[in-house]
Amino acid sequence: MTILEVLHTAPSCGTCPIRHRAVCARCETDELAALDAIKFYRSFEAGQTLIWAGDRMDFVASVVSGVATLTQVMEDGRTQTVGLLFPSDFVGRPGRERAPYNVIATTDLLMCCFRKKPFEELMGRTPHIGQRLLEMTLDELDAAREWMLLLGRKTAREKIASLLAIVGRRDAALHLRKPQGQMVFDLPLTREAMADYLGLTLETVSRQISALKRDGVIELEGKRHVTVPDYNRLLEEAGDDADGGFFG
Amino acid sequence: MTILEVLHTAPSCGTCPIRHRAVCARCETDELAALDAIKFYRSFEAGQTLIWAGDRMDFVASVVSGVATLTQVMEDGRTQTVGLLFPSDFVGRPGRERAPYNVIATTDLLMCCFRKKPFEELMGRTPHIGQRLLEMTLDELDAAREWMLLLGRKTAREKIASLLAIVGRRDAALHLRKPQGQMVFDLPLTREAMADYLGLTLETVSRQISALKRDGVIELEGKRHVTVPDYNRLLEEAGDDADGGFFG
DNA sequence: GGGAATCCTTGACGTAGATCAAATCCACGC
DNA sequence: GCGTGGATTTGATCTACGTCAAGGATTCCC
Repeated sequence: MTILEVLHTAPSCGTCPIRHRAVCARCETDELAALDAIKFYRSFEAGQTLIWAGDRMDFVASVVSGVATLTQVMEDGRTQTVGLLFPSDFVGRPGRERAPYNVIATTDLLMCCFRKKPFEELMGRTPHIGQRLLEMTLDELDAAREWMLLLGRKTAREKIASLLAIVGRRDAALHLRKPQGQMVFDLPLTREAMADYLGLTLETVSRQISALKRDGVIELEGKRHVTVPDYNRLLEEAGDDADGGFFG
Repeated sequence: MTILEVLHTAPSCGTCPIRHRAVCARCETDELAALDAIKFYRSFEAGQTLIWAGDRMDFVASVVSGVATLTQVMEDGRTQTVGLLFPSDFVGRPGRERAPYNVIATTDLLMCCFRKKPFEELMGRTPHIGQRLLEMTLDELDAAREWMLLLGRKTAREKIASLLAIVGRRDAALHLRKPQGQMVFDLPLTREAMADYLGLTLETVSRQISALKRDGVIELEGKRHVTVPDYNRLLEEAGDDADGGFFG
């Protein structure tokens, strides 16, 4: 996907030249100019670790295109991914010195970064940036708690279905709607990265994907390209008592 | 524990008559008066459900004394606790209509509640309340992500040790320090509530507690009263590469 | 085209923790 | 003191998922 596509499809704020829903949905023109003055872009390749846990972070950033993970590693190597970052998602905590997690690009990735010090000053002058950050953080907290239910109580099959549903939903938001609850997308994660996010092994991930394919819940073309013929069926498999409200 | 003890030991803001770290650490006297005007207390018994997921919530609140859980339940009854609330913790999201989780008192509980509408208005006039809320939410997000590592990758024994370490740390903050890394506290949770928080069954919880006792990591008096002779040993069992920095 | 590096799939088998089923403990009311 | 009911412990067995191992598929580079 090109940057232009993101600019075209991401939720935008009208006047903002970079259109970060993250920070500028309610920005005035002069605030946008201030943001522009402290921003810079960085791009990364799939597989690259952008930030190591414990690193000093002198910027905050939002994802322009691509997907990244937030990952924790125990001393003995056990790995758990604690967050997925899609375009428009925000990384970094104002007021924090050091990164708490590894941030890893799982696809080619473009980030829009803001130097932390001036960003914090701008926050001080511009209350709605802080408000927006609070909203986003609360949303992330909800997502983390939903994932806790998945990690603690769902079966391997339900976990895979849940992940596919979420990736599809986030990805499809960037594309035109397909007819009749159908959904088509590319998995932005390797089997191993999926396993680390779901608290499984990559073998179990592979087996369950094969099973969902055998049962007609999904279709696969290659290893990454997924077609979901019936999104509601997928949600049932995910064990969500949730809405299913994506395709109304 | 009495309310007076909480008032005495909880982080306080000096001038605040109710001493909620949650909302008033930086409040001016007139702001405290405004908070006082919209607050009311509610008390609950152990086991009571304060709020059902989906209920309309017309207040936000902070815990004065006791412990509560935030719990998600799937259609088929599988249950996952996604948060533990100790004294000074905050519940409720400004700008949200309905509760996303069941809130259950696991001990007798006293809450200090603020009517939501006026609380939001006060937030609008008083930026540091929003800032404080952002900080607290970010802390909760960190805690949720640490718990994701636990749920996804830790063994049953490590899960139990982690829970004991956290409960001990929170509880001990309210009491005088014991000599030489020793720690004494009462578990505020039944075995079943522990299981729901750890993604285990109550039988496994019971077995692992017995094992930790047999191995001398903890001592038990009755079912609830725990003595940890060596906190660092407990942290090792928890598999945390963390500091261990509670008893410096 | 070949080989080699990744990534993925599939099979055989082992095990941590779940499930099912009794006890046992303990607080509380009478 | 005595029964009653919930909470907990413990044992026996089962199973979903992990572990180990052996191929495929795809891409990239020479």
